[in-house]
Amino acid sequence: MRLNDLDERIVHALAEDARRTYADIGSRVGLSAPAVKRRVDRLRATGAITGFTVRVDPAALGWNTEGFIEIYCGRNTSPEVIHRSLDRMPEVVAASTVTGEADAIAQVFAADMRHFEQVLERIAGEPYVERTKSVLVLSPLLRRHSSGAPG
Amino acid sequence: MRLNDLDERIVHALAEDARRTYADIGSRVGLSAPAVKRRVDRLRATGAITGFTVRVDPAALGWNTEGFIEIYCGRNTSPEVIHRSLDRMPEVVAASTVTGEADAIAQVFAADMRHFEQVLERIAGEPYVERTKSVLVLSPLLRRHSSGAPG
DNA sequence: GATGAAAGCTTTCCGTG
DNA sequence: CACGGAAAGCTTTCATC
Repeated sequence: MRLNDLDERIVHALAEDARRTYADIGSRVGLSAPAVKRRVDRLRATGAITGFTVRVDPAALGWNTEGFIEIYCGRNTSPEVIHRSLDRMPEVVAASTVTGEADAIAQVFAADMRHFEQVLERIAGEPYVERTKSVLVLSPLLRRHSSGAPG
Repeated sequence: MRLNDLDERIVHALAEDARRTYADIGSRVGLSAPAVKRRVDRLRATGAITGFTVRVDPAALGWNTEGFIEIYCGRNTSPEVIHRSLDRMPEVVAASTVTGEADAIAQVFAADMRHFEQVLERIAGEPYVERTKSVLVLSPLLRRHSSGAPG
């Protein structure tokens, strides 16, 4: 599905603050509150909007260690197998299969280094994993909540 | 700041759906609507909650190509310089300085491969960048909206 | 897509443990 | 100090144009 300009501006307004009222969004994009609601409902129904969430400071929740774990898999490992395995680990907040040497990359948040190591060992211990390579985050430089249309 | 159990449950409820009403959250955590609002206000004031945002299907916004760009910098490149440079590129949705061979990793969303290449060239053209190495996402396996306390 | 009315939510104030 | 109840003011929602 492709969004039009009005939808994009609504999504942008929600990306900045998902708890804005429909009336507030409407005044920004030039629509009445019910018109905004109908579009948001439609964007949810079509899957363009997948939900609304809170942005938290990871440190405030006790997640002080972040890193990426590159996963090298055995032959014939399907994305589904990787998905099922990582989905069980709450510390893994994002994962993708990728091009290049590694087969997948997982983004991990842990309480501390000891906890990060446990996650690493748990991933390395999965039967389909041949080896891993991990990279720790030193300092987060920016974390945008993607909110616009591509150039 | 450290959150208590009630705060964590409120954050968890908001992570699942940031547009839930205070009364709804209250009924889940056993508090009245005003009590939930007071806690959310405090979590925002202390910086534990940094905002509310919408979750979007990138493809619906026209971002069909995702990748990670590892950045290798010249000597004495400060994180601030990297931050200022990447912050100007809307395609860069997240970036961190990291341990390992590369100095920083940027997560990039682009409309298509051609667009991704343009972003890559723009990053590679920055004066502090010595070389880059990029990895394309084949399929996103999971993307969680971090929502709990560390084990 | 706009409008208007009914239902529901948010926000504030105040009393209580 | 934090919570719950109640009231005023908005927001959401639905029917209608």
